[in-house]
Amino acid sequence: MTPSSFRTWQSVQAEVLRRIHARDWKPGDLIPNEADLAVEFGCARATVNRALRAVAETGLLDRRRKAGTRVAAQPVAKATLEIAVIRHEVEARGDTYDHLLIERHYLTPPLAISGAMRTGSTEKLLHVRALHLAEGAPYALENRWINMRVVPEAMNEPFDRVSANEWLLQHAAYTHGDIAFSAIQANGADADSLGIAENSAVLAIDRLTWNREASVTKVQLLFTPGYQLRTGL
Amino acid sequence: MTPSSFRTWQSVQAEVLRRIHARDWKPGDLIPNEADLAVEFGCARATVNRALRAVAETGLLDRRRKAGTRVAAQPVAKATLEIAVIRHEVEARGDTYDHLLIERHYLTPPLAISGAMRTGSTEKLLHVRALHLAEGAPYALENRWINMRVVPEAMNEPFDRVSANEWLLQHAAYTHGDIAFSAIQANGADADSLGIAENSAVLAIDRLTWNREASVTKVQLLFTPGYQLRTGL
DNA sequence: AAGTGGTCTAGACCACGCG
DNA sequence: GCGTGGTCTAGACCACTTA
Repeated sequence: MTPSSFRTWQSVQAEVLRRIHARDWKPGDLIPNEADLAVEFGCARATVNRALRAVAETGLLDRRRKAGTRVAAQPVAKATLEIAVIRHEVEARGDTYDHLLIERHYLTPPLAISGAMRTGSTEKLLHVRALHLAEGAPYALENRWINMRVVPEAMNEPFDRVSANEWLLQHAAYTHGDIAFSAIQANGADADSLGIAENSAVLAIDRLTWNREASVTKVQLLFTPGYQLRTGL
Repeated sequence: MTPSSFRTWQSVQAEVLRRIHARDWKPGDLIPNEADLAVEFGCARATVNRALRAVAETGLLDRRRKAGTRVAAQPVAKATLEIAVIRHEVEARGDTYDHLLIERHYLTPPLAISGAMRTGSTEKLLHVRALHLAEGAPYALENRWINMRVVPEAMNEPFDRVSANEWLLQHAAYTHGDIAFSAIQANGADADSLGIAENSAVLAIDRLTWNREASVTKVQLLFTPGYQLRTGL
């Protein structure tokens, strides 16, 4: 058994993936421990650790102390979606970007909003509706509520030139948040803004972000029909 | 300056995140290099490296050799969706799972399919349509094409008890793939299978997986209205 | 009790890419 | 050219978990 020279963690990772794909190591199998693999590969255990950890992050390996490392029986595919500023998303496609503020009000939100954002039921929030355009055509409709207690500077922002989408990313950090993807039928007002038929199926992205215990902003983005969110596996 | 004792990479990461959220380090700022931070934190450079790498993976830091590490000006949110076997997804919600095979044929696919899968235009593929149920109610409709040149064993699988969704994960490894999320209006047949009104908005997940140069399977999942794909940020 | 992965260290060399 | 992050090493100790 000549210790083949796998000197980088990437090459170790590639060899591990090769063995999984070639079914040398089958789903459910226990694979050798790090120390043994390090000897076999002719590298330090830390290098093997780095490689196995990377593969485990993709869901192809299950690792547990003492129990060892197993090939996942039913790997959970992990699709990472990169949600960028919409302007960048549009420009990355080579399209010209434009932004149109539809309305901007400071008012008491519906209970569904104040409830989700955990703001007082009578507390006013900044409400912004805006349209993002690609090549002059509607691309996405943004419907946003901003917690002025957390981002008071937003009160002075018109959001006509720079979108709330973009301004908030630079001026309001968040510690965590939730995001949900769903399909909904566009209602009259939304369909009108997007220039589509009422009840058309549109992809909706709902985000709610927090800074510690306080909600920062709640936003819904509706994308024009045909829009696809893509990524690799 | 007493080197506060940050002994684990997680604690270093927490401190780095704290400084970003507290805007000690603002968007666009260059932060100290690893060696300096290691001295300040009283730990090894490798520990700082591990922490900064983890933060960079979330998109909050941009790291480049020689140029150093900067706080991202416009962080790209990364949402990782875990696409599990549908049975597990349903059971994880505490619901009972059932599976209903609708049809299973070995036939020449439409050109759109053979084109995407890069199979010969006259080459037959296995086509499977099936319904996944939660608590007896339709949950998702699966429409799948399987490359028999890559997974010939599938020919002997009835897919009536074990879904193609589940069987393939155990018996056909893939090296890479694409996934797309979109909103579409259910056509007559699909709406019928799902027990919903025609033209209802449904969330569609389209996946195409490959084993090296050969396509393994192409599948579309249509989820009943109201379904949300959720994750944290 | 013991085996496994998880992590830290101190030092070293390297590759990239600004200036 | 040279500073920065990227990585490898050898050794060590620890934490968790299972047998």
